[in-house]
Amino acid sequence: MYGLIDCNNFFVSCERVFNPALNGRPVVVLSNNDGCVIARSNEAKALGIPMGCPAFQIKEYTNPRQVVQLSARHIVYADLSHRIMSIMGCEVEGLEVYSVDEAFFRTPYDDVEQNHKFLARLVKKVHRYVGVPVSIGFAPSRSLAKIASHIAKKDRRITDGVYWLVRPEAIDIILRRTPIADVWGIGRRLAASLMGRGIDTAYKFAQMPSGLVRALYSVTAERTQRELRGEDCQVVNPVTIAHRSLMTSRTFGQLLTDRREVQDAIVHFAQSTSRRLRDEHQVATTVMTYVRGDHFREDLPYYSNSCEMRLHTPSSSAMTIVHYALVAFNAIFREGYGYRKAGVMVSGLTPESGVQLNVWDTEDHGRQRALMQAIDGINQRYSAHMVQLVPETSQHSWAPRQSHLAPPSRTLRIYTGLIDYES
DNA sequence: TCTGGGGTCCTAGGACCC
DNA sequence: TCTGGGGTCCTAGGACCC
Repeated sequence: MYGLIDCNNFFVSCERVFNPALNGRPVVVLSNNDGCVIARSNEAKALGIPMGCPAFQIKEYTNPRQVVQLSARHIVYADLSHRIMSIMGCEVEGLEVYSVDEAFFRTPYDDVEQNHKFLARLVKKVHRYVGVPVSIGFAPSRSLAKIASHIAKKDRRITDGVYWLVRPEAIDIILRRTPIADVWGIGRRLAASLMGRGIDTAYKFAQMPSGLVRALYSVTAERTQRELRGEDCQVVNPVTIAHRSLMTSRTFGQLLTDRREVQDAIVHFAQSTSRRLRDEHQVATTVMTYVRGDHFREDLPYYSNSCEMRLHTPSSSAMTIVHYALVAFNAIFREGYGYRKAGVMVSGLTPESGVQLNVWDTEDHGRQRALMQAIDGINQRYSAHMVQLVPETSQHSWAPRQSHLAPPSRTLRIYTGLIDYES
């Protein structure tokens, strides 16, 4: 059987770890640029503030001053996530970290009651060690475990944070109550189409002839259907498996028209992407740069474009990635437009150990690698920006707004040790 | 005034091959 | 007038996820 551990209101819960005064209050965490709501406390949910709500629309639901709004601190969330996943990794087999706040795993026992007891203890342990409340669901398939974990989270009668869906009769009852749009893998498009056919619950979807689902939609939809029937066939690509592509992109804090300012952002994104590539010991075969105007400004001409460059030899060197990102940038940048967002993506990733050198390639890859290692070492030891290969201007005119940052928590003593977030 | 970022997989269609 | 069949690979775009 599969279990799913899911952190409750994760980003808000993380903020509460550092500031218990937030407990019991409506709290939302805002995306980059303080743009949209990306996490809500139960109190904020009760006020009707929807997920993804633009921050300036909060006033449509309640007096915005009643709501604590916080700029996201993803480094902090990643750290707490790592702690939770480490605990889980020690306790269960086959942990598949699916996202920053979720992981699937194999339940340790055949017996349902034994699993339940074990997992309830685990929920308590994670809360005690990390301070983040979690819920666990378990079932014969991942999709059903997902539904079970939602119930564990939402139903207040479930006090130990664990819910299981195992008996066929119980699964039927729950699926009849599950709206089709709530099923994992059924998005807006598919839900609308299914509703049009009168399929409005997970149960009705599970009862459809498989051939029909396959013919009307896709193999993905068919897999989802089989999962609801308790068959294990969802292909999960846990983040522990190497990435196939990496991207760094930002919406700028303001509209930029100056070429140098946008270019500065591109250099920054390319360096950051190459750094992540090296952290993963992977190399890229293509580098893509894209730029975009502001599609909310109907009074301005809109322009967006992207350009992909193929590398002679796969690389993770900042010099190479920045170089190609800039070549691509120069190919797509147009004067006379305003730019609101840009990004650099690398793809065609392969392990760095297997790189084949191109005969025509004259670059000295050995020396580049040694240089990058030295720079990464210094930056790791001192500060992330101690040594930079390509100078960036000191004013990041593209920098996103973050006006609701919580005060830095100097140190936090937690059961397992000391975290220092100052850097 | 203000609207995120980072991923994966699937499919259709074109290019190309024999 | 006649103008096959089948396969692979690549890419762009769509749908979905958190």
